[in-house]
Amino acid sequence: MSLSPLVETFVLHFGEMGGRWGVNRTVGQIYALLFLSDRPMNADEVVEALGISRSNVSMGLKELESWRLVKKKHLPRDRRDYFETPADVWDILRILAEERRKREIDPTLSMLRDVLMEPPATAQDAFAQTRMRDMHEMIELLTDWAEDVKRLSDTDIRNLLMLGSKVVKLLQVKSALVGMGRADSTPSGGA
Amino acid sequence: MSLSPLVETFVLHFGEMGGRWGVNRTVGQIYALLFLSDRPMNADEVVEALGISRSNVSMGLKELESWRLVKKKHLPRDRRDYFETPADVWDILRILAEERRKREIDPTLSMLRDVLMEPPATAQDAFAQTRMRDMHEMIELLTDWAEDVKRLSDTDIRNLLMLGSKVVKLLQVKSALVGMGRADSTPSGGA
DNA sequence: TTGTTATTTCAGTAATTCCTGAAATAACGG
DNA sequence: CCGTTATTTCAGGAATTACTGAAATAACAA
Repeated sequence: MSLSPLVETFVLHFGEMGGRWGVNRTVGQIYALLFLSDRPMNADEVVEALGISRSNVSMGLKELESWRLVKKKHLPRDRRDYFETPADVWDILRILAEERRKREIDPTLSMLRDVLMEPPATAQDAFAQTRMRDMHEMIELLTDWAEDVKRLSDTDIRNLLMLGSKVVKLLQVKSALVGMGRADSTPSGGA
Repeated sequence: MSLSPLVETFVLHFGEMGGRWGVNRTVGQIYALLFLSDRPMNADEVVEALGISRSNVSMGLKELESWRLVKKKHLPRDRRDYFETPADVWDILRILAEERRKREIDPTLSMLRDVLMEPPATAQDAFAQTRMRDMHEMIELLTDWAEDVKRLSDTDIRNLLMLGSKVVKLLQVKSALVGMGRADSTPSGGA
């Protein structure tokens, strides 16, 4: 691995983190490398930078493409494939959220809906279903919210985050002024 | 594995999901089993329910305790350890967020701060640092926000989520009324 | 077509992770 | 103390996952 110490630190760290996020070390490293690069890189450059086999790089890039975390790019007089990551970190977050939703959340929600349809055979099963119902409700709230926030501009998201839980206070004031007991009764909705 | 079909479906699903979340299949299964149980279970009952070795259960429970996702409980005339999960799904979410922050986010932030201190040796390094700075800023915004929201009551969180991005509209109205250009200038703060 | 370069696939192996049974430790009651 | 029961540790083996080199495929130029 022939990288500046700065880049190497970051790349190695993301290699480790990859493991905890369901991708293997080299996939994490490839992603980190491309993220820090100021220009698209081709597969051989990745091989050279990380000291792993050409075939491994090919597989890693393919996986990252399936996550939409890297995109192919072509340079004018060059037949080789070049790769780059989205530049904006908020875009990256959006993409990651969408992909994880598709791969983990949606199948889980669907599985929960299925088992919640079943008539409980025992008291145990009935109890299990109440827990599953709670979980289903929570996940649905979270994903609907995420879907909603996703459409905001970067700056709107930043403002929203910076406000944090102060929003709640604000809502309470609003409810008081308008004279409603609750903050809002219609869940989710357009941007 | 001798479980009702209902529970079995859920347990197997969480076993699979475990892999994507940095814990192994059996740890996911043990957690799922305890989550659905209407009473604390001891290790032998888990062995019986999941058909895995006693030692494996011991290790799995230990890992789940380290995540604070299960707690030991003792029954009156019984020397054995019993285990249960927090009942409230929002608590579970809070705990999960805290633990993942401690294990993944904080070390990443610390590593980013370190490399951002280094004077860049090359133009490449300088560019890499701008990317790292973006990432650092985003992660910090997100974690401060999460820290802030964590302190809210379940119902406040639910209201906040149900509002979704409508909050932004509301803020714009508020800014207009009060005559400020921005929503708020002091990031984070108490509940 | 043929030759050249780029990329992917995949069988075999290396490396890692997971699981088990056996042994050690601990926590009691008598 | 001893005997019993509960739990943990851990070395070794089983299972899984990751990686490589070689061969196949693809994409092009001449």
